[in-house]
Amino acid sequence: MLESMNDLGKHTVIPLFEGLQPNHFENLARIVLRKSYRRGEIIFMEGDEGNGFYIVETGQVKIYKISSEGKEQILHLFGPGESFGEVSVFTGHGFPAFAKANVGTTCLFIPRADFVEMIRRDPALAMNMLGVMALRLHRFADLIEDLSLKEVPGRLSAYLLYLSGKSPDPEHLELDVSKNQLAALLGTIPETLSRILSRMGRLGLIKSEGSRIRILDRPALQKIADGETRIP
Amino acid sequence: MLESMNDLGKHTVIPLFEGLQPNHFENLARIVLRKSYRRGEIIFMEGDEGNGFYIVETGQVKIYKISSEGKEQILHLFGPGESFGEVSVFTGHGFPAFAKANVGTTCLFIPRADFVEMIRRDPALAMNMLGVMALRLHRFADLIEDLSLKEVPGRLSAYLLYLSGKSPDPEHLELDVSKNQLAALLGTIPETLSRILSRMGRLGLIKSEGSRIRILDRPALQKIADGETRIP
DNA sequence: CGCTCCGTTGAAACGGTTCAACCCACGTGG
DNA sequence: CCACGTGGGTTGAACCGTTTCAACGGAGCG
Repeated sequence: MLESMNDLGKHTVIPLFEGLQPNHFENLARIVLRKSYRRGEIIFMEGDEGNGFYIVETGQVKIYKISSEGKEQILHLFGPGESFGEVSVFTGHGFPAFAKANVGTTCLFIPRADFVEMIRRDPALAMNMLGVMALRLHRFADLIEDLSLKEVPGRLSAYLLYLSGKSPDPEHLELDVSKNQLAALLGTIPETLSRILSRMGRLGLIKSEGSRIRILDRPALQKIADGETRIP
Repeated sequence: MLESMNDLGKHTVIPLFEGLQPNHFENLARIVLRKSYRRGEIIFMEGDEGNGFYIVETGQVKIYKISSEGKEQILHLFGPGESFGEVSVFTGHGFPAFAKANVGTTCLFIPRADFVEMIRRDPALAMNMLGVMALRLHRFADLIEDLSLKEVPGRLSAYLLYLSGKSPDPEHLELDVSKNQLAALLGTIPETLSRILSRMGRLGLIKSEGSRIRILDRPALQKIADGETRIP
């Protein structure tokens, strides 16, 4: 396990552990556990006691809420190097949402007590943790803005531009989730998403080919995302 | 200023500083500044550089986002003892929302650099900060759930029950904000809120008398909040 | 082949917003 | 003292985006 932690530290960017000293990794290596999950497997449920948190090693994890009628709202999608479930380490309230492996996934699990002890000793680790949580709060604030202040075309445009920003080729996007999942991420349903995608295609803003999307008119998308234009 | 910090520490619960030692307060007292704001005055704008954060001493502060058409979504309402703007201390991204004094308000301002230095030295303070931010993330997750998974009657019911939970008399509530503000908090508009309040009144669930609301049928409200019942 | 899952399309229904009018309490100034 | 304007709150009718329900096509797979 020690080697794998070093591997992780060397090859994958883990914001939580950025800039830590080698001896930190040795300490971490002593306490982490590796867990693996099959596609669709639930990692934890809302309300479960949070006795530790996770770091994605490979695969993808979906954090989501679910209504009494079964509609789901995705809060986060996490990939390799990202951590989730940390919140519950510091609140006694249990996990605030569900976590599920979207594909076959392996995670590192860090038990609560050990980690709290590490953090208590080490201000640098605490600072990293504060940075990660601050960033997450920032994202939540943006998500709330999107969900409550924009209509679906606006949210979709914002998401496409966001994807474009972190894609190797900013014009050619590859959706990392199914369109059903994308709908849940945008707080809507597959039918609505489908309609809006085809509308945007008809207007020449994008070209949607399965899970690949080409961006044709970025300025127009930007205006829709900002709520300056409505979609005809 | 030193005395006021000690006052604050002794008489008001500040989650951020809970359980700290007297010498911490002495250090804090050396770096804080007191600022006051008139009713309606803006404390910071979205995007402003965050070179410090605030603790409400007296009054009430509203944290909110605003759409291009002017519709506002309230993210938080903070009263005495609560802190806001801490996120920006750890992200270089500026404030993620607006802050405005809802009434005449005084705040303590803690400059970024000094506080980071304090935290770096003191794991206990860092742990408190992590707890506060974790709690806030938890609340955000709930807010997102409310906004995207529940309809307005559900959100309103949840809010009324929440108020009931922290009211001296659980049956007789006093709204701490105007109904216009409450609408913004629930992610809707005053008209809709007014209609739903009167519907609930007609059904005998509540009795709304200006800013005072009596809860008559808590179980029914609970079912609406949970999405188990729809409102006729 | 028949099954399921995903995505798409159409028509009807719904919840919420928009727009407009109105009431009432309150403060101001003639 | 009353006329007047103002802001918060309420109500009604039309409108709009989204969801719902239903049906269908295609891809993948036993």
